[in-house]
Amino acid sequence: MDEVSRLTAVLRPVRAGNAFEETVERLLQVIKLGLVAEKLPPERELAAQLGISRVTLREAIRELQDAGYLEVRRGRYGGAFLTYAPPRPHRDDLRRAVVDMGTDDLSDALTFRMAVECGAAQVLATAPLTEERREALRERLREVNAAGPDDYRRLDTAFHLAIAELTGSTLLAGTCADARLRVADLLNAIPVLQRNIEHAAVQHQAIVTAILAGDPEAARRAVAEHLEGTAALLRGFLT
Amino acid sequence: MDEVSRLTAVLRPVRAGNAFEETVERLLQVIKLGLVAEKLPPERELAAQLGISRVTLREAIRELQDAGYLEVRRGRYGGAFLTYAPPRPHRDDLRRAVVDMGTDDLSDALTFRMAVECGAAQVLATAPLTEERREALRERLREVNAAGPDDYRRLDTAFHLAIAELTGSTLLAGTCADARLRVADLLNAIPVLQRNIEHAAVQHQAIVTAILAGDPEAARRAVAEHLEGTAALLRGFLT
DNA sequence: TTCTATTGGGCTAGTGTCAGACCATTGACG
DNA sequence: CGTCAATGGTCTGACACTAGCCCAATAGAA
Repeated sequence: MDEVSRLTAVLRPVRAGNAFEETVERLLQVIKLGLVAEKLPPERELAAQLGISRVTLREAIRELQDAGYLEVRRGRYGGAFLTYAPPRPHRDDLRRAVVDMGTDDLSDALTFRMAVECGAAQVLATAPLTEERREALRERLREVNAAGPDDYRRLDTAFHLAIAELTGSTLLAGTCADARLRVADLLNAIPVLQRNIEHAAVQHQAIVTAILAGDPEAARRAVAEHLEGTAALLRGFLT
Repeated sequence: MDEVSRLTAVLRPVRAGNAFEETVERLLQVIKLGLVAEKLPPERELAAQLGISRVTLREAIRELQDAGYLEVRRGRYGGAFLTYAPPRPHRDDLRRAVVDMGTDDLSDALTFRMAVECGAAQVLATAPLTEERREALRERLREVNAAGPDDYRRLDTAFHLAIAELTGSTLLAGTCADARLRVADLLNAIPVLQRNIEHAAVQHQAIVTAILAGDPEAARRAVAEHLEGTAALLRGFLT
């Protein structure tokens, strides 16, 4: 590997796009993942969290409003309300989503997610956990297991992100969220079958058990197996 | 975990700072890690790679020039030449570096690095590798082992980044580079002792062996042990 | 010596983004 | 029924950033 090759990873763009585009992307993913239930936080608050000005945020919200994801109401108790219900996946949606993303990007995103989520689980299993955190993890697991078909995706995401967040590393949590967001469209296009939910439940249990037992090897393996399921399914569309 | 808590990871700032600051930071880290040997790429090329305008890049270079890291020469065969030699770490440099960074940030960065580098190694061990890539990995290992005290840090970094890059995931490579950059100052402040180099060499060998053998468990464990060494040392300063 | 390709140096017009202030609307509550 | 606090809507002046262009310097080649 020559010097040039070593530099490609570190001399990459310092910013992905302009603030407006990035904001639209982020909000869209938050909405599609169902991480926000009813309405977005007030503009002033949200702009502060995203580190952008209200003007830019408003442009992004306007875009999403035009696209039919949001309905904005004025006055007290107003706000940007969600008018988006995740569509029932149709037969060809998945193939289309995969094609839209592109072979290289998909492969990249799946590899990224595998590495980051396995790493998070391993770290969490290594760290000493307070009873409070152990209980939080169990609680997330219970919620996924109790989820109906409509809530499943949302709570599954919450479960996986919780693993990263419980490590206490903001960087790691953000990276896991990012990895998950990159495959959000694809996951949404996969039909949620009862059989899959049951299979996932077993794997989720294995992950939690390994983490609570403080066994990083088992935690890593359990997450890898779990993610490999959907990864293999998606890779199947890469002809 | 309530809705607010779930959102903190995903509703984080869309950009870290302004383009100028981020560029200075990036270039500084590239320089300190010794990833660029003699001079930076031409301004036009570098600006394109970093996704910024030449004006902004030039401001950043100017800053580094004033700080004594670069010497800029005009004309053909000119450019921004490095005038920086990593200082011999002094007794209190490490303590100061740790204090400068702050307890929470250090802990965050170490956790982050542990997760992504272990994840990368695991993924690489799982993937089928061409002979070319296997050889590239061996070559990086040979280079570290052959390094003198002055080159050691640089080639050690190159070795670790190579693991991520060989996975073929741009996202993962970038994230590992980022993780490494965050602890660069600290690593530079640790004296390079012959004993440590020998110990690291054994661990590096174990990592490569596990990856080439296609054993993700062993790869993960080897990287974890390796990183835990410096992590424990640094955490020791967190009184 | 003269020429020339490559590189940094500098300028300008236009667009993106920001902070902060003020206005308009709304629904709950007294 | 009026008040008021919370929220979206709008404006302005300032600064950051960009693309593109041309100039200036330099070292090697002819």
